[in-house]
Amino acid sequence: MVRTPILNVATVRRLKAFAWATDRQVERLLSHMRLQYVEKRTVLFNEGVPSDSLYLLVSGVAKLSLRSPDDERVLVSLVAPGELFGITSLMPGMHRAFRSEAFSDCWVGAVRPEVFVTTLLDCPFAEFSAMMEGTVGRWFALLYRYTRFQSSSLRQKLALALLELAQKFGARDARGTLLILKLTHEDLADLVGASRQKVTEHMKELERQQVLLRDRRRLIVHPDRLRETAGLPVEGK
Amino acid sequence: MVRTPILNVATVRRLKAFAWATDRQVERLLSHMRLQYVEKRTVLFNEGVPSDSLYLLVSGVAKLSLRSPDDERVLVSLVAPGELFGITSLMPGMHRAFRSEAFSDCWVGAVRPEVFVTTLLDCPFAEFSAMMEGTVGRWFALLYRYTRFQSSSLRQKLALALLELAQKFGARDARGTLLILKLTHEDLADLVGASRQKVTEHMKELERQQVLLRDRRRLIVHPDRLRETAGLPVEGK
DNA sequence: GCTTTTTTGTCACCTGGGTGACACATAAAA
DNA sequence: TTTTATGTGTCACCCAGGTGACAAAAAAGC
Repeated sequence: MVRTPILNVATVRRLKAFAWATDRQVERLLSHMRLQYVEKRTVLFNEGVPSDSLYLLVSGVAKLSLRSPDDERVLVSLVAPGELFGITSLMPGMHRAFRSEAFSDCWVGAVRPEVFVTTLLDCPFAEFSAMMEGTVGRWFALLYRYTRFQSSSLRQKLALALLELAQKFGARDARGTLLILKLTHEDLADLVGASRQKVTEHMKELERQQVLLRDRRRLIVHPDRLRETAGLPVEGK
Repeated sequence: MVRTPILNVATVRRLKAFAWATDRQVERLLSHMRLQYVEKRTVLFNEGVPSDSLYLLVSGVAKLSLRSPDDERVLVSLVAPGELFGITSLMPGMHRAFRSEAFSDCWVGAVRPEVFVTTLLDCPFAEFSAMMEGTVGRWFALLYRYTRFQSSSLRQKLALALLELAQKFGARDARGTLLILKLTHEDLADLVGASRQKVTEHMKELERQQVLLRDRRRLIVHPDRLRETAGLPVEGK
């Protein structure tokens, strides 16, 4: 049978979690934490669902993963005891970026992000949350792109990179989305970690397939078609 | 000649920066911001140096990059006007993860992170900073690993992944660092985005080279030698 | 113990993408 | 305009790593 672990300040200290918080703060936080047992292979949350809880891994090993276009599983990270996970819940309205499941039998503590923030930091959740989004939100998006890169072909990586560029540097245009920067194939190659020559080949091919076109040295891309070649779900905006 | 741009609340709003902040807050922040012109190709900060400023890109395009073991440049991201960058300065004592340079001529605003936090969020910098580290610090480390993956061979990726695991799940042992989890080659393969077979081959090879050894189904790794095979600087602890 | 399932080790073969080389096009400099 | 530098397009060739297949070894069930 499974013994429920004791979760008190001493345990938290041993786990080296919340190292910066005072005993009093930790105590308050613990009083709001629901402890749950998660059996190996059980999914705690899936990618894409709204995120309303923040988790502390108390014991066992958790796993964060991602399903790639060709249905492979990318193992993004293994979570060790004492780590916080599910931090998308700290950003307003953000959905889970990864799936989380128990890699071994686990004990997990869950708190509402509002409680977490207001207990450990004395400032309103909404403000903190907006601040997080404004500062680290973009870095999170980067991580997301890189994890997707993992299981993609060069063509897909290019599409992914161009999509990101379109979001950042795109201007609406009669023919699609115009990228307002002069990029050489070499720049693109550095961005996706490939050779210049292959980038040239794939760019030509993408032009042929009408996914993008070139006006002088400016690119005009078609986001929906890029999505498709990148293997992302094409959202019917 | 270069015209100095006017940086006021209206400009900031147009850039869609600090969208969540009030006019009053933005005004105070701007009064502490030093505006500087950065010519194309100029390095604003290098990877590894202490980070004491937070930047707002006002105009132009900035570039974040990384030098890989074999001296290639990995282009991590292009920064668009309105974006904040140099956010390692928000975590205590953290050094720059990437190099930043002007991709085109830029105007950049710099603030001290303490001013940024205390102005936009009314809470002490030290607390906010500790909170950031405790929550997103690990995700930042992940991003760092993935950017390194970009230009690495499978062997290097494996070494990098095992190093991370050693940090999280390692226990000192007479023969090295013992990983306290049972990992199959397939798990490792998912972690580095490779096939199971090749992982088996490389693991055998790493055993032969005494970088790691196996006791039953537990791994014992030698961090320094892993560092070496990963192409990271071996720190003389 | 024995049986079944899961991992590991090792093939032979295929392919996506790296490399070097070089002609052509386009921009910038003079 | 001519010159020089910087990008682009396209080869032929090579290699790291993917794929499928199968036997041996370990674990897990029974």
